[in-house]
Formats: sequence, C-alpha cells, structure tokens
Amino acid sequence: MGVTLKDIAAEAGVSLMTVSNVVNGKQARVSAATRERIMRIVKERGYVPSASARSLAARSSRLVGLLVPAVGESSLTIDPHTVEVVGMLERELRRLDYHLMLRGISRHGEITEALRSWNLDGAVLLGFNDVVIDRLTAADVGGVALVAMDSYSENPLALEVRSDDFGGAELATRHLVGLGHRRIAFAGPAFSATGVVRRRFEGYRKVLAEHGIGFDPDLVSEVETTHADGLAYGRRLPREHPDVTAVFTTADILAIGLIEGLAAAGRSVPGDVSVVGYDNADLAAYVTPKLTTVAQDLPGKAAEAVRLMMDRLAGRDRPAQAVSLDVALIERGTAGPPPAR
Amino acid sequence: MGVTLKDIAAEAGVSLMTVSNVVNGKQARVSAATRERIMRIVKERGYVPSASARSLAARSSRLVGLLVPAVGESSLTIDPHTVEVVGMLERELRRLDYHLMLRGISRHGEITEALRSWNLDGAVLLGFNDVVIDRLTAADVGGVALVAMDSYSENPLALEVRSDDFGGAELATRHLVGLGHRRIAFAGPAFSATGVVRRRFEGYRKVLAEHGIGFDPDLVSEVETTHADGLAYGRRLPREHPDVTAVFTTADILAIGLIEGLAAAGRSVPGDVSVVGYDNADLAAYVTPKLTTVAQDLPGKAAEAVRLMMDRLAGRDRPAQAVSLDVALIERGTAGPPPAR
DNA sequence: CCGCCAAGGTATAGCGCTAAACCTAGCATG
DNA sequence: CATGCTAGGTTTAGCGCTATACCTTGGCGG
Repeated sequence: MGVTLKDIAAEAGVSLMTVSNVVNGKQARVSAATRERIMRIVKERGYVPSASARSLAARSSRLVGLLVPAVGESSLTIDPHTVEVVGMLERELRRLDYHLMLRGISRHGEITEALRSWNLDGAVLLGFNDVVIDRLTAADVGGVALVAMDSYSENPLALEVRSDDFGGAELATRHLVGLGHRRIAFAGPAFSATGVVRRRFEGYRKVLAEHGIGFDPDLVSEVETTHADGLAYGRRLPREHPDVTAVFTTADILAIGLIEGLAAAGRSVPGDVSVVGYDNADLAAYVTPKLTTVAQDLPGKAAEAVRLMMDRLAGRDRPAQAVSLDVALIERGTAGPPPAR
Repeated sequence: MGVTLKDIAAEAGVSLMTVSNVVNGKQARVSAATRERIMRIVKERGYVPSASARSLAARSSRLVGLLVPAVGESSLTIDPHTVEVVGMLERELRRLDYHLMLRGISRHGEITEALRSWNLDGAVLLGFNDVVIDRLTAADVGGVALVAMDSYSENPLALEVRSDDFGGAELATRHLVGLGHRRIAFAGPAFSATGVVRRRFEGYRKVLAEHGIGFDPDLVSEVETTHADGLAYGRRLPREHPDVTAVFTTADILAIGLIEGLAAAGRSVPGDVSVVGYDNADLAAYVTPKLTTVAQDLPGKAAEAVRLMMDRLAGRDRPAQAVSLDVALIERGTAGPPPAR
C-alpha cells in the first residue's frame, strides 16, 4: 500500500541508505544534485516515513506520552484549566516534530508499560500526586525524559514544572488582609492529593503570621474541587463560623460553588463575605460578580515542560530541574472590605 | 535494556513464536502447561511487547488518532465540551487495548501524513468542517476507520457521529414559542464552519413556520462562539431590535456573553429577554440565573464513535454509517414568558 | 608516482515482532 | 498397514527503517 524507502531508491537509482540520509537531512553524505532529485521523487510519490519502523530501528520514537490519572473505569480527569496546557504542549511538540500519545493511567505499573511499550522518548505526568511520582524508579524510566506538572516530589528522575503556589496563596491572603479581613478561612482538598495544596496552605499561614493574625485550624476545611462541594461548604459556613468574613479557596470552581452556597445561606459576596479563587479559569470571568482569583501562567507551564524535556533528551541537563512559574492576582468583584460591625 | 520475546523464549526453552502466541492469547497452538510456564516468566521478567515492532510486523498499530484542527501556529482548539468526549474516547479505547494519539492538523495533507506515518488503525476527526472531510479521498485513508464528529459531510469514507442538531433547535425554539414569544432571534457562527449550525438554523425556522410566525432574516445574526462576541451582540441587540423578546443561541458561552451584554444594555434575563443556550456546558449551571439550554449526550457520542470505528475495523459495517444522538432541553432560569406589553 | 584523504556513496546486519508455512509425534480409522 | 488428522509446536521470511562499516573515485601534496 504505502510507498517505502525502497521504492524511492529504485526510482532514483540510488541505494536505500542514500534516500534515508536525504529524508533525514543528513547533509554531509549526499551531493546537492542527488538530494534534489530524491526530494522531488519523494514529493511526487507522496512518501511518508513509517514511524514504527523508525522507532524500531532507531531506538527513539519521537513520541511523548501525556499520562493522566484515570480512576478505575472512569473517564480521564482533565480539568478545564489543564486542557489549555494539553493544547499548548501538543503545539510545541508538533513544532519539534514529536507526537503526543494520550494515555490514562489507572494502575501504577501502567506508567512503565506505556513508556516501554511505545518506546516513548519522554512523558508528561499530569495531575499525579507526589507519591506516584516518588514511586518511579530508575528501572521504570530508563532514559525517558519525565516531566511532572504541579508536583512537589523531589524525585531526581522527574523534571518538575509548577506554579509558585506558595506565592499565589500569599498574594491572595495578603490581598484579603489588606482589605481588612482578620477571620479568613481556607478551603481546599486534602493535602495528600498533591503538594500543591499544602504549599498554598503554607502561603496562607505565613501571611496570617506576618500580620499577627492567630491561626485557627477550625477555619481550614477540606473541600473537594467541585462545584457541589463548594456549594455545600458555602451553605454551612455561615452557621459554623458566622465571624468569617473571607475565604481563600484553591480552585475557581470551588469558589463559585461556595458563592452560590453563601447566597443560599443569605450571605452576599463580597458584601458579607469575600472570596478568592485560584486558576483564573475562563469561567471566573463569566459569573456574577466576576471572581477575584490567582492566575497561573499556563502557556509558560507548557513551554517550560517542553523545554525541560528537550534539554534532557539532548543530554544537556541544567541544575534547576524544577521550574516554578510566577502567578498574578486578578482583582475582580468577589473580594472587598469586611462588613462594618 | 528491554526484555524481548527472544529472552523469554530462551528462558522457557521454547521457540520465540510460541511465546508470541501465548502473549497474544492464541490459545489453540499451545498446551496449558507451556502457556502457564511462559506467562510466569513473562511476569517475572516484566516483559512488555514493543508496540513499534508489532505495528511494523502486523501492519496494524492498535493506535487511533485524535485529529483536531490547529490554526497555524496556534494551540489546539479543544472546546470545553469537547474535552469530555476526549476523555471518554480514551477510556473506551484503552478498554479495548487501543491507544490514542493526539494530533493537531494545520494543513490538509497532515491528516494523511499522520494516518500513514503511524499506521493508524483509525482516527477520530474532531471539529473539522465538512469541506475538509469531503476532501479526503480513498487514496488518503486506505483501510483506516475514520469517524467524524459533528459533521454533516455525507462522505462514505467517514463514519459520522453527531447530535440531533435539527431536533435540538426545534426543542429550544418550540419552548420559546410555547412561552409566548413571537420575535425570536437566532445567534450563531457562520454556516460554512460546519453543517451543525445550519441544521440548528433549519430547526429554528421550521418551528417558526409551524406556528405561523413569519421568518425575519434580520433576526439572524452571525456571532462567533465566544463570550466576547456574545457580549457585543447583547449590547447592540436591544438597540437594533427592541421588539425581540427571546434569543436562541448555538452555544452556552455565547449565551452567557449575550446575557451580560443585555444586562449592560439594561435588559434583564429572563424578565425582558429570554435566552436559550446549547451544549449544557458545566458552566451553564454556574451562572446566575442558570442557563436554559439544550444538552447533548456526550458519553453516547464517545461510545458511538468507538463502536462505529470498531465495527468498521472488524469489517462488519452496517448500513447506518451516520449516527444521530438524542438531545434534551434543560429548563433552567433564562427562559420565561415575554414581558407584558 | 605514490600515499592519503575527502566526498559521495553502497552493503550488511539488525531492531522486535508476526503471518504463514512447515514439521513431527501419536493416535484413530478404514 | 497406509492414511489422515490433530495437538503442539518450529522455521522462515519478512515488515521499513537506521547504524555502522565499508567501498570507490578523483584530486592533491610530497
């Protein structure tokens, strides 16, 4: 069916290797005239190299895995703010003539399997918690450039790209403190899920301490990153902690649920309670009032991931194996001064 | 580095083909005792088959492409409601032991290249307009099972999965008419982009006609599927057509922008103007008031796409090569009776 | 005039796997 | 006893490509 190197070689009256060299741009070995003749035939015949044959012979696949957790039989958990990163990764990699394989991972061993089976040159780990990354051993990932996103494992096998979560939390909390809030709650998922939440929590605590505000563990709530859980939290918050005037959350979707819950409990935002989200999802700008939130540098994240991976593939590792990207506070309508007593 | 069939064969004292047969579950050829011995060694040594070698030798890759338009150097255009479909596709395919390759397509020839280079068994075309699909010729796709999503090309080379766009529009428009609206505008992107919008438009027209409501082309506006364009449209609508009391839009995000624009122009939803969206995106439930919209069967879409593809791969094509999935109207808070005069 | 080198190739040997044809007991059958 | 069949393998011949070693020229310095 397909045109192969051999066909081209026969038509051009040269050896197969010469065609291979031309197709792969190995300039040194071929005269300009031959090269042009071959290229013309390649175009004419619509020759497309076989990636599997290449990968087999060259022991490099120019394939990068995009590994995403898949809980059991359920669908992939690509949250909306991750989608953008995926799109950007694909573009960057395509520019470098790499391809992306999307793979859900439900058991730990599947990471290894995917890497080995497809002979992946690299992989991006999206949304895995640090434990999974720490469990990867050198035996698992021989020679594969692994980039973990938003992890705080210090596993030297994995390159890491993340936002400055500590700094983002500082920004948000400082903003609330600056507006005059003193009873500021923290809502986010369990720490164990990923170091990200812990870093944000630590940023929050640090700012409280800086301003001499006593830390009250009661104001820290474990809330999943969903609208429903945010809603439930918002409903009970005024009852359980009527003195809370502001909430820092670790996700926009949670914040939006929270605001709806507060409304259901008769509290207005930002009149009675201020809310700050995290991620600056598109949707943050679509709700009313528009959400004050912390924005991550998504394009930067994708670009850094690719850069780190390419550096490792090229063997030029640099000292900094973990990159932390800047964040910014986006002030919109959900954070204001606390209500006058 | 990797363990190969040969290693296992040597250790088990059998030929390489026997191991291959065991690994691939070709029961007939191997005794149970041998099979178990081999499986044990396979487990012990952590053998993982090489996908490239398989794909080369077997002329089938168990790889499915997910082809998405990429405009020039820009990032992939996976809209949020598409992401869910992607996740579901991945899961379904993984269950069947297929893998997914995500690939942005910026030039027409790239579809062919991707198919051939990786020896894809199948591909899902996401978000391409009908023209692109019509341009695919048999030469391009020899033997590849192509499934186009949301297209209305009648190209026999492509299997097609879509929602009942005509019916969805009927549902929405009928709902508005039922509430008493007579001046109902239609807002969506240009028809040329995809047959989807045209089908929705036709559904809208049909219901108007059914109820003896004259069709006014002035009430049809070309608005891109973005918040910004919806906003702009909402701002100018009351000025240009003060008598319009309802708008049917082809996308939630557009509808949400529209509502904000109407508010800016001093019109309230649904008090002054009713709005119906399309897609039932998550965000439709997060805005205030919650958006009345048409829901598509996303899981069904993914499942049908995989089913059609597997049927074609197995050679059991059925007559219906295009599947149309049911839609449902989700009544929430943005559609009500027209204001009393 | 010889040795040597660079330029421009070619020949060979796989990469790891599978499809297909082939082999060989051992046993039942007519 | 020749025949055929089946179970349980083995052998052979690639799939399309790349790495590596090798082979020719012709030109040039010594």
